[in-house]
Amino acid sequence: MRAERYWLLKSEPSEFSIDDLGHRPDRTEPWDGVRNYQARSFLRDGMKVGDRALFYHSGKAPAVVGVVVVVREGYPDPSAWDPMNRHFDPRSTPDAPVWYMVDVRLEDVFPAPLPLAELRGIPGLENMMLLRKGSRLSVQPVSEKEFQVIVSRAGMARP
DNA sequence: GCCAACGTTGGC
DNA sequence: GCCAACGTTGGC
Repeated sequence: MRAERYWLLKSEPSEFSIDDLGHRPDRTEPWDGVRNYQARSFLRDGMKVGDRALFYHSGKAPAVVGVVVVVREGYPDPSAWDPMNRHFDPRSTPDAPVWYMVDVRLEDVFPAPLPLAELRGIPGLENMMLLRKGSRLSVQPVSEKEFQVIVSRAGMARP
């Protein structure tokens, strides 16, 4: 079994916030609606059960707000074939799915959000994808070091 | 509200 | 295959 990997998942909190995740049964929810091929590949092929991901709120108060753990690996995203869903994409069908999702469970909510502006000043994050100009990818890999630096800065270093 | 960066679309 | 136009993301 390969070592755990680390990721970052972006969400606009008015759409789906870390608080919303905390109120789901078993604090678990499919991470659906991703419609970018690079992000799709990370969801489908990269993320494995046990991997952890930083939960990032985009928008008015951009910040890392907590940690989730992958509890189910990539499987087809059914919201793509629901015409009523705003992420509907007729190119994807149950027989030939285009879009994928994973299930994530909330592991930790940071005592306080760690704002994007603060991340920019933290040593060790100089090469983080999130901080690169023009980086819009909503599912990103994060190095183990970056993950640890962020979690410890958030006041949540774990054994 | 602005705008830079990026991804997608479609004409050629 | 190229590339201009367009729509979206997302920080500021």
